[in-house]
Amino acid sequence: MRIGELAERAGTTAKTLRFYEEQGLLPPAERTPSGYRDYAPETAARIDFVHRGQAAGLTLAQIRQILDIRDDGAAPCEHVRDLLDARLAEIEQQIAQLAALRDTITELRRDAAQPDPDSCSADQVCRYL
Amino acid sequence: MRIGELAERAGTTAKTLRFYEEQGLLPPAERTPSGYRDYAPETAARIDFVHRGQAAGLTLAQIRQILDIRDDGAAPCEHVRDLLDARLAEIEQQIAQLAALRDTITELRRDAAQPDPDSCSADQVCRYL
DNA sequence: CTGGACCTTCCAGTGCAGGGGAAGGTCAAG
DNA sequence: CTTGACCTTCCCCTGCACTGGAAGGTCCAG
Repeated sequence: MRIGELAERAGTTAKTLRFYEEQGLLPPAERTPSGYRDYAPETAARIDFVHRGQAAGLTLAQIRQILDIRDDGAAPCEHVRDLLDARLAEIEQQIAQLAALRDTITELRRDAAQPDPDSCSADQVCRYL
Repeated sequence: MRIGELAERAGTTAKTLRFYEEQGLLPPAERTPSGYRDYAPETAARIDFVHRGQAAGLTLAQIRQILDIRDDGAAPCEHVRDLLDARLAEIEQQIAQLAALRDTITELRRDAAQPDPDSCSADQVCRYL
């Protein structure tokens, strides 16, 4: 199977698949005599896994770690759990930061509800910020 | 005042101030005969404004818009309100997306709580993802 | 007059996940 | 035989806000 067909099957682009190979997410593809990449159908499952990892908020580098463990013949379950735990902690923190920012902006916005241009001195640029 | 002193007063670096000038956040600085940038003390207030804008989650490009309005002699209050509203909407959306991702990962993580390496087939890489 | 602290410009890189497009090779249909 | 679709490698670009470093100029104290 050539790269375009695999890309379509996996719901991505040829460009992205070459990028994945370069990043070590896909093993160097077999080549036809003329140099075209030639993929086994199972490769689609690997790309699906990459997509599932992305949907779980993992970076390509993290997904690659999992694939490397699998390619070594081991089960990556434990590492997957650690990554999910770490990602979860990050997300909680991001949510907390965004919530704090939301509160800050909400307050600023409330103060700015009744604009009074004259009370904004030029040297502080805008008194609502 | 030279760039290093201003940077220290404003709690940033000389490098960053040159970058701000390049990005149009600071007007081109006066120069001493030898070519050093020479700042009026009021410049610190402008940098403080940039910091307040960043604390409100605005991008430098957005902060620049506000400064440009102010530099045109107008009061940027209205534009500030619009920017805050837009930022607020973005943040709400980001929080919602992160919350959804958190739920997804929490579920994945729960399934992965009792790892069973043998049930992970190599072709799906990891059955928990 | 020398050393060190400061300044100048310019180029390049960071992280993330690709996308754009050039220049050229290959393959099957008409 | 040519056209068009597909493939190859290559390098640069995106957004965001800086940061690092090289090569050289300036200024002040000792």
